[in-house]
Amino acid sequence: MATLREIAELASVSVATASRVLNGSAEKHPVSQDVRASVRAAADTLGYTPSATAQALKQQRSKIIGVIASDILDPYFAEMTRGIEIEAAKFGYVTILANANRDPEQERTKFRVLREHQVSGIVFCGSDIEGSPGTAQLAREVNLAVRAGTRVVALAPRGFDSTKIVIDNAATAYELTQYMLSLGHRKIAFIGGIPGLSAAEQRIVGYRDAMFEAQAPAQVLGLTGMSQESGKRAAEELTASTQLPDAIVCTNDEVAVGVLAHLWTVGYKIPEDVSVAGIGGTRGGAVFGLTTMTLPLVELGGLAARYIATAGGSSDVPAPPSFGLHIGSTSAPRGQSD
Amino acid sequence: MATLREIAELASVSVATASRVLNGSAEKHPVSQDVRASVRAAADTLGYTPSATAQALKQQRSKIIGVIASDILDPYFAEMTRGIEIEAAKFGYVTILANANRDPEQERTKFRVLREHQVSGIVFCGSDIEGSPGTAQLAREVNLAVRAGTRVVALAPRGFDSTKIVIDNAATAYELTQYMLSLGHRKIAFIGGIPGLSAAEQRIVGYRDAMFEAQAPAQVLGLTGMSQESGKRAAEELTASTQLPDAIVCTNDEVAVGVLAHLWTVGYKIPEDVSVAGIGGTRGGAVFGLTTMTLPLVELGGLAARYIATAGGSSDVPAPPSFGLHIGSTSAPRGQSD
DNA sequence: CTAGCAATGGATAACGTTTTCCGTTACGCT
DNA sequence: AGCGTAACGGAAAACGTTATCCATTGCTAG
Repeated sequence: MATLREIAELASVSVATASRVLNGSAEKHPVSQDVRASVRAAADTLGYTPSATAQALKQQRSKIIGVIASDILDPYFAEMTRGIEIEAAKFGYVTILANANRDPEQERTKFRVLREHQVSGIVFCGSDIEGSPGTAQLAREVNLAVRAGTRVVALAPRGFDSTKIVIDNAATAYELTQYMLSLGHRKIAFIGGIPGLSAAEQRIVGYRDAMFEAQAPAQVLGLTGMSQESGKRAAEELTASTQLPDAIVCTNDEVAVGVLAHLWTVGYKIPEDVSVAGIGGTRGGAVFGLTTMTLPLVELGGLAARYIATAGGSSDVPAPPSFGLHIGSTSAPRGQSD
Repeated sequence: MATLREIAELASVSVATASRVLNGSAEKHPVSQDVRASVRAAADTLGYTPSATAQALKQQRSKIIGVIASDILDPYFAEMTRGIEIEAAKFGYVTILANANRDPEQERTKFRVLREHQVSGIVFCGSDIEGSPGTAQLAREVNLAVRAGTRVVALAPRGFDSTKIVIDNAATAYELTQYMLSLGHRKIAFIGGIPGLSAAEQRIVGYRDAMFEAQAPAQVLGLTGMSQESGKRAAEELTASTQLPDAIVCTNDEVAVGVLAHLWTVGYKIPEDVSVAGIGGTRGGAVFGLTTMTLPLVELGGLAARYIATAGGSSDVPAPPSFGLHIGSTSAPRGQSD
């Protein structure tokens, strides 16, 4: 690893000049063409790689964005982190990924580690799990950090004082349910969620609202998880009961895929026997023609990254882009026309 | 961010002592109990957070592991990166995640950026795409870095001189195909792959070998991709032809799920009409009861992380753990007993 | 003719650590 | 008594950058 000093020596200029040529500030402080050329030549022959570490130390900010994801294996969060990474790269930033495994305790330790690395900002992908012991503690720590100047942005409803970029979770479920109702379904069940997980709870609220307005009987199943497995289990429960609903709205695509998997293996036809829908619009549901509420996950991640990279330059808190319905295979209730 | 100097001042000791107390080397150079206590107290009241940046600069190595993943949305790589992160955390390391989007060009730029950040080592998740213009260039650059002392480990067959931790891809497909043959299937098709992607090509080799030995007719479809969508497309092609094979072996679980999705929507019964198997053992196939060759992805990632974190301390190049068959829903060919 | 300014380059002090090199003591041996 | 040595503590030099001051030159405006 050649250093700036070696370059300077070879080009017989000062390190200051070498720095100016190689790392940007040549406009603020002009350097003649000749010198530039010789410095660049020296850098080339020595194979200079700037030390991001030293730069970070000097400038008191590394070009690193810390990301704390609830569950990196969930396509929902994977998409978000991808969005963050792509946008971050455009600004010359890099992302440190920390997986919290849906555990507030881990979020806290990762948060601390990220701060040690002097990251420019920290993005939380995933919302609160209320009631969990670590949650309050985490909130306290984050608030302290925010007040101390650390840039934090949450990509989900969060109980701390950071910038938040959130879509209206209740609305997603509300609209999706309304769509199902508009097809003529009355018996619509809702599946999925984790107790205390605000995003999931909001979706249930949206579902209930839509059902209430339509004077249709609400049936909420679960709070048993957000995974494919949990969806499958819930579906088993559902098929064990006397009669299947006309349609099933799931808290996310993962759960929906799990539901699909069970119904399929049991022998039901989708969507003839029952319509299934998810929320998220992740790649996971694509091949199944899943009806889903498409969320701008990549864009959301991108906004967070941009917010941190530009130090909130342009608009202070960006407005989240909106979501849209992706209509896959759904059908009207049995007996009606498709 | 309180610094060591402030702590030292408050505790009225030297920074050297503060450093010794707070960051480890108290065994090498003893510090009395009293002083330790007062330093720790000072650190507590001031809320000291060590600057990983400064430490990295001083010690010439950051406790960061760089990860370059081919495609972070593919559960295969997601599992690996998760394994890396978990193990890295145990050693106090953190991982910088860079997504290459299956593009050698991007791998190269990310590799460079990672090096700028003085990472302790770099892990490549994903194998070569031969013939691609960037590949040779990347190899040259990586080899140079390796020779210069950068720790690089590849979690897949790679055309450069790094440490490699690879499972025998051909063997996975070979054993899986043999299993299918052992069930009595003769017409077994193979689906999936990307031209030039060595891991995928190895699997085809394994499949062909097994079929050849059994004197069964091989039918390889695709080299059209590794995604669910590509699996679906290939399955469409398959169902369009006159007759379906008895079984389908897919290059990975993603493709298998895509195949499943198509066969299902078209109305086939799995595994009664046709058996489908994948390779990877990722969570994606779990709810579908997919038969798959389970690969120790998390462990593989862990090994890579440990190798870098311990600077190859114990065993120089760890041997990869082996894989195993996960039997989901498969059946004997039609007409035979299950 | 000279003050003043743009253009160009260099010295050097940080940034927050770690670590090597030196003092002190105090103690156990010969 | 003399001395090696362990236990402790501090001073200060790095690590590779960037940024702030200065110094020099060559102009142009007054």
